[in-house]
This record gives sequence, C-alpha cells and structure tokens, in this order.
Amino acid sequence: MTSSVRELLSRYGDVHQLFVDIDAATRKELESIAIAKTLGDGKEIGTVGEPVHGLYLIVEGTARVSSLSVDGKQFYVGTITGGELHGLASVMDEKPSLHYVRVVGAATVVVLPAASFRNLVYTNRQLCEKVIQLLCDRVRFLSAVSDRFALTKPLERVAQCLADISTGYFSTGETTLAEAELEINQYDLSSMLALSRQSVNRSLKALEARGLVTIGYNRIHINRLPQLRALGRQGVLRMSPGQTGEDG
Amino acid sequence: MTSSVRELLSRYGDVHQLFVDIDAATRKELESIAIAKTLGDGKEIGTVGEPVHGLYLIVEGTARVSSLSVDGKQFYVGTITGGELHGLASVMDEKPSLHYVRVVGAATVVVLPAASFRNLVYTNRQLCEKVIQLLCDRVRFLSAVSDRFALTKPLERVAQCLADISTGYFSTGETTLAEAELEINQYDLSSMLALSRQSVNRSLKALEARGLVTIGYNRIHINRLPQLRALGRQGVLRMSPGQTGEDG
DNA sequence: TTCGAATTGTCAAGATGTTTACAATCTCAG
DNA sequence: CTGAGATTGTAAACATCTTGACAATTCGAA
Repeated sequence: MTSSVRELLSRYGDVHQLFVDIDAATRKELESIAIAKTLGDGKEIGTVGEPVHGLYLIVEGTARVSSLSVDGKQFYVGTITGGELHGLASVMDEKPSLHYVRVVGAATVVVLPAASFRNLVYTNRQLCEKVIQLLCDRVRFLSAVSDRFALTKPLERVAQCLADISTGYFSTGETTLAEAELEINQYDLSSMLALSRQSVNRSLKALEARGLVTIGYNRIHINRLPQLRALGRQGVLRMSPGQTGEDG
Repeated sequence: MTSSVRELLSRYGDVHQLFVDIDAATRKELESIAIAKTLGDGKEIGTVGEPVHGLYLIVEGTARVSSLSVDGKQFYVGTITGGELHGLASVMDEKPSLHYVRVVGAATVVVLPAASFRNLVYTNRQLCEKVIQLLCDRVRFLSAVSDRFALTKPLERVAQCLADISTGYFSTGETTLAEAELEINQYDLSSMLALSRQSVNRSLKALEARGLVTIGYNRIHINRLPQLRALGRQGVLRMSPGQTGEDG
C-alpha cells in the first residue's frame, strides 16, 4: 500500500505545488501518512456540511465540484483533475466541506488523513509555508470569482470566467499561455455564471465572432487568452484593424 | 511608541482573534514588532496591485474596503472597524493587495510589519495556527460571497447580503443574535450586490413590509436575522399567520 | 432655524435577460 | 451504420432590471 503511494507520488508528485521544492525527509513523512485509493464513478469525496476525511490529491481522473444553491439545486463550481487538491481548508480548520466533490468516471487519489496531515504541517516549517501559500492562493482565487460577478454584462462575465478556467482554476495562475482547450459544456458554464444557457451561448457566439474562442461539442477552445482576460477587465475590447476573425 | 502599542493592544487586544488565547511570550513578541499609528481621513492602507506594508489591525475608527471593477469604477466590499484586520493574505504570500482600503474619518491602527510578522508566524506554532485559521475563515467567507451571486433574485441577494454583514463580515461568524444595526447606505449596498440602487430599494421595501428589517437613513436595522438568512437560503420565505409587520 | 447636500422613495421608458419551444448537430453505444 | 440521448443554435414572448428623472426626506452646517 505504502509502496504504491510512493510510486504514485513520485510519478505525479511534482504535479502539485505541495510537493515541489520540499526536502526528501518531508516528502517521506508525507508518504508515510498517505493512503492511495482508487475511486469509482460517482464516489463523493466531499459533501457540503459534512467533515472531510482528509486532504485529497487527485492523481488520475477527474472530480466534479459543485455547490448548493437555493431550493437545493446544485451549481457547477469547477472540475479538479490530476495534480489538484480538495479539502485543504476543511482539513486545516476542521470544519465541514464547502463543496460537493464527486468522482467522474474513475479516479486514483492519494488521501492525507486530516489529523496526521495537520500534525505534519505544524511540525514542519516547509510544509507549513506551503499550506499557508496554498490558502492565500485560494483567497485570491475566490476574491477573483466574486469580483467577476461585478461584471454585469454577460459577455464580460463569460470572458472572465473562461480566462480564469484556462489559467487553472485551483492553481496559482501564473500561466502566460495564449491558448487553452476547456472541457466544459455551456450548461455548466451557465450554472457557474448565474446566467441562462441561452445567454451564455449568445456571449460565446459573440466571442467566437471576434476570434477569441472556438466553440466545440462539450469543449471550448481559447484562441487568445490575453485578449479574453482583457475583455473581462477593461469592458469592451476594441479590435485594432487587421486582427479580425482569423481563427483556425 | 512601543509602550503605546502595548497599551493599545492590551486595551483592545482581545477584540481580535489573533490575540485571543495566546501566551504572554507570544504576545510580547507581537508587541515588540508592532507599530502604532494614527491615520487621517482618506489615508490608504491598501491599494490594489501594490504590496502592503504590513498587517493592519484597526484599533479605533473605520476603514472602507473597495475593489476595482470594469472601467475603473470602484465597488464597495465592506467596512472594517475596531478589532478587524487587513492584509493577512498579502503579508503571508508577499503579493499585492486585493483591495483598496481607505480610512474614513480617522483611525488608530497597529501595524505588524510584513517581514517581521512572517518570521514570527513561522517560528511560533500558536501564531501559525492562528494565521492558518484566519486564512481558512477568509476562504469560507469568500466562498459564501460567491455563492450569494448564485441567488439571481434581488430580494434573496439583498437578504443574504444583509445577513452576512450582520453576522460580521470579516469574522468567523458564529453569532446567534437576532437583531443588528448596520451602518450602510443603499448605494453601497447596491454596489456590493451588482444591482441598481433602485432595485435594492425595492427589495429592502419588500423586506421591511415583512417586518424583517427597518430602513433608516444611512442605516438598516435587522429585526429578524434568522429569517433573513433563511430567505437567502431557501428562496421564498412563507410567513406563518400572525407574524406580519409588527416592526418598531 | 434655515439652507443645501446627501440619501431615500417612486415612476415610466427602454434595455436586457429568462423562459419556452423547437430545430440542428454531435457523440456513442449497439 | 443507425438511432437515441445529449448538447448546441435560435427565435419570440415575457419578465424584470436598469436608466433617467424628479420628489420627499434626513442630517449637518451655517
């Protein structure tokens, strides 16, 4: 079991920030408390209002994150995939999970049991710094999400949201890539933006007309991430003559 | 100077969670790096995009927190007053401030310089636990803010927002009070809800008609916090016969 | 007390998003 | 290859929010 964990962590370890630039001893400690699991489709690794068992690191596969809204409807928050975490805040403050997190298809995860992980964090400065850094990242990300709702026009909201997703939803977001391929359908997008699917479609069409994105089936290709982000930030993007609709 | 800090912290120290339940030694360490300042009206203690000087603890007075939106307009985020902090995430991750924070009137603050504070945090387990706890609180709070925007109907959004403010915007929020007095005008409220002032007014009137709030000049009195919160959570609140409009 | 700026209360017109409905397209299992 | 289900594309009717305009109220300063 433990050997399997080590194998998994060494194979995918550097994918997550938590394991980057830590010394061998710390890594060994993490490995010693970690438990590898294979989870089937639909398995919930987090339920709103209930405590989490530990910090989940998705190694392979994906998990869908959603939140509860009025009248019990769930709305889409995001998808975590290989190298991403769930449950850090809940593990550290011992309070209930903020989201529903459900495995889609199947997933291989590494679980760091809550109590053991907390102990490690508070006795290992490296890890402690990592955790604080990750929580700060989360604060900044969530701050950006609320700011997005100040964008009252659907077009800007959609643009900003796509840009955020492209940059990496649960990561620090220092990417400078110009393109990205998002696996998301328009319904999910609408539910995370508090817009109707039709409005999202309209906005997407407008973005496509400007050559910023290309709409696919269950996917959206981002052609010009910087411009997309600028659209969200600065309101209406005025195209300079000559960069009109040369999308591939 | 330092004596003034100690005096201030001992007078208001327990107001903030950061100073609750810490031993004398830790407190002394905090006091030794702290700097007391009196800031005049309009003084900015945080500017979006610029690094923060340190962790600010408001001792007396208030500071207005706002954020930048499209086309440079600022929108209201909240007000921090006695016993509340600004700049924790920025101090810990050494990244720019997330908000504009401007003193209103005048304020007495205690500043914990960024580098010294970080050092202290990483060498003092008690403080470290506090900081992680506070960051988790922030994550939960911001999570609630984004969730609020999933409430598409103005009435629910307004209700939820008022409830959040009443519970204490920058605190953990375990209050069980039924009433509260909010010093906020309808314009600020509209800007934090991404609604027009007129819509907010309409919703407030509706809430007042149900006896949940009482509208004042630059203030809103919360008569029934639990019901207000329930309204946000459960959609439409159906009144049981007999509890109609007996507001003061 | 009085004046003036700020805030709140309302209303009609216009803009915009949602709803409802249905067609077109895509994907995947059989 | 085919058919069913899921997803995307569109349009009209409807609901609702915003805008703009102005009156009423409140509070503080003169």
